[in-house]
Amino acid sequence: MTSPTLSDVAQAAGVSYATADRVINNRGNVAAKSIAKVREAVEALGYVRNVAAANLSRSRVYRLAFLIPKGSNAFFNRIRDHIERTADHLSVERVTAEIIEVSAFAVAGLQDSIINLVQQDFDGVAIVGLQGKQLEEPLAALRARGVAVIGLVSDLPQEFRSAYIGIDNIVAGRTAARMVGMAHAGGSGSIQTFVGSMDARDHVERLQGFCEVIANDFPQITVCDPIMTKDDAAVLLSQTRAILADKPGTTALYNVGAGNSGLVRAMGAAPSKRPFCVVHELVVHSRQALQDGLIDLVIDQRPDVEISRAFTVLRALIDKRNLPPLPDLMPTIYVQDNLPADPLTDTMKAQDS
Amino acid sequence: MTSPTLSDVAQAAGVSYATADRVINNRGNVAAKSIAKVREAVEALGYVRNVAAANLSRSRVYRLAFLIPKGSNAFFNRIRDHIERTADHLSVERVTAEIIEVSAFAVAGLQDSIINLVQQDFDGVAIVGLQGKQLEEPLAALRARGVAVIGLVSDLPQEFRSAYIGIDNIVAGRTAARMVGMAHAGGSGSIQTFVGSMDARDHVERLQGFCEVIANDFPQITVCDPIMTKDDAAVLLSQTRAILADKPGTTALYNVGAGNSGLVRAMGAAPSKRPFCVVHELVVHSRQALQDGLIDLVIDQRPDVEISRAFTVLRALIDKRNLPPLPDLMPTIYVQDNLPADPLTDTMKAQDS
DNA sequence: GTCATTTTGATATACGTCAATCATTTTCTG
DNA sequence: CAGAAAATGATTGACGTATATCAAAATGAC
Repeated sequence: MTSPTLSDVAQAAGVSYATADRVINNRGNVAAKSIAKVREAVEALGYVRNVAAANLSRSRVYRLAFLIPKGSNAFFNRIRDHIERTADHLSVERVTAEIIEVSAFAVAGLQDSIINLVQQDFDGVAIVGLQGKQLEEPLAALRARGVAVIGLVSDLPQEFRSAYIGIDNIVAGRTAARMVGMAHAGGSGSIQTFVGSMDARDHVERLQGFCEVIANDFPQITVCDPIMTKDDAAVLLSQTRAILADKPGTTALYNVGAGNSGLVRAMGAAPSKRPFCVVHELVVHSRQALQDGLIDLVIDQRPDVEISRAFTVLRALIDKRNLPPLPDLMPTIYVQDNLPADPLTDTMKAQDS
Repeated sequence: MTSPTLSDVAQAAGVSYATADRVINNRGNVAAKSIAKVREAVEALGYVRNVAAANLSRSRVYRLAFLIPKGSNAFFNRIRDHIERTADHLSVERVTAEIIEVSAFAVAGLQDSIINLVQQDFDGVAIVGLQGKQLEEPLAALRARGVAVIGLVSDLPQEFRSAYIGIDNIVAGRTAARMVGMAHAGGSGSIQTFVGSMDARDHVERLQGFCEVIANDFPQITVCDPIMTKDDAAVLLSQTRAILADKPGTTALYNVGAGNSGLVRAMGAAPSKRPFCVVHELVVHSRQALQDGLIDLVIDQRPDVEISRAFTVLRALIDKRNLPPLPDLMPTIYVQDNLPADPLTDTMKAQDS
């Protein structure tokens, strides 16, 4: 009934507890033969380390850090909120999480932050990453100290992190395109796209996926060149107004990046039959706009799921355990009818998406 | 730095460890004054019970049971698979889950199964429920024995369970309607609906939500009376064929229930411009059909998420802990582009959805 | 004030693992 | 075969809680 202990394993293997322990925690100085015997006994008895006892013994605490871009971006506010809540709840299991703010989209700043990390001894770190050779060395140093490192939302150089938690942005763009295509019901149309910056990898990927699907499966629809917005709501406001006024043939709008409050404001004053609108990330503005019927779809990456997964994965990495079966993170489609009553999106005083 | 132990609390409260323990585990025979002192000390120090130590001490095991309908229904196969995998992974934390099959949609059978449950001492039970006065008494008996009871996918009588984990089916129906409406791009149309049984509460609710939205927001579209299918693929095959042949004005199909392999087969032989198709639950057939472009949308309730949440909630209930912040479960919309590469839906040898 | 009752204190063991120590045995080297 | 090196055994004290026991003190009833 009760599961075997390490003593049972030692006995079954015909070695002492000390030797079994040396094998299990690979402390070295064990003959190959003994290792084999212990491994077999583990198999035979189905021994699994009692994590509760282990954690108790070494009075383990999980010190985690999250590197998140500074600023009032609504999406990252949501992320920060989720981290705090999850950490709060996980305090019972001796998990602490520290949010470290880094300047947004600046490789140099991120590099500094990672270097600082090396001193403090965290057990695991989740980083909203950037691509950049300069990050490789500090990341390697971190991991050399036994710190678990994962990329969050936006990936790090692949070789230098243990996992990436986030969506595939090409898929996100394809999904948006599929929905826009459907909404044309076989008719022709013209889509205006908005992009924050062509330097942001996620933006480029979304646009790429979007164009692929439209070109392949909806050849009667054309995609106009993207308008650059710098994720600035003011730009989106004026540009959207201009399009509504000057390009009445526009059947759909797709904003790949942030700044949706501007787009929504323009929509509020749109003529009766406005274009079909798709944006990313469910935050206060986009949520409200969906409910009010000012936009039609929100493609969301479920930051709540991402955060809870980040905690799970980091802990598993730290314990050197196997990961649970985790289904891929896929972009979620929201319409006004399947909005979650998520307190986090409601209570937020954030400026923008 | 290190968190306070119960001994610290006792000391701070000016009582002995024994008394502090009596308060914490409400063992009785404690003066009101002492209780107050201990409570204050707990507050002041921010004491939280070390779950690892507690579980170790009482060599806690969580014995869980899942009552799932028998049969080869692809959706419940998926559920069963997820339960096994999750249990497997949670074995490290001394969680065991037993799947108990009950005859589908039979209140009497479910009643018997619940009565049997009372004898075996499970710590928690998740039940794919039915409504019925006959269930109330055995459920009450279960809970009287200190067993945590939750409803899964389909609810139990509200007073007799601690939580319900599943989607709101009215919302699911509304979501389907929103998508179908969009796909008409303002044009008129006629939708054929399919229902397994008007006795199944989830089916009725989905249909209700669907009709609401179409009537309110898409008045130019009509919804035909539902065809009864008993979730039988053969019925769906023949009926869909008939509609494709005899009612060319049909612009969309919506199947509220199961049996989609029939619908998909009929679609495979459909004329060039087939109606827009929406079905429920992502399983082998529906997934394949999406990829092949034979149907357009799948509304899914994410059984993987439901199951993992069931485990989380049951354990929290058993430990009498607070629940983590859990966002509502909302129906998920799949198109061919945002399909998860979920091994569970792929490897399944299930017959039907 | 006595006696019964309730409340408190002091203390011990078990839970399974980690980590360390020290003595002893086995294996390797030349 | 001696001596060094490697491997093993035996044992112990944390870690923080649960749970039990027994004695001692405080409280209540009359």
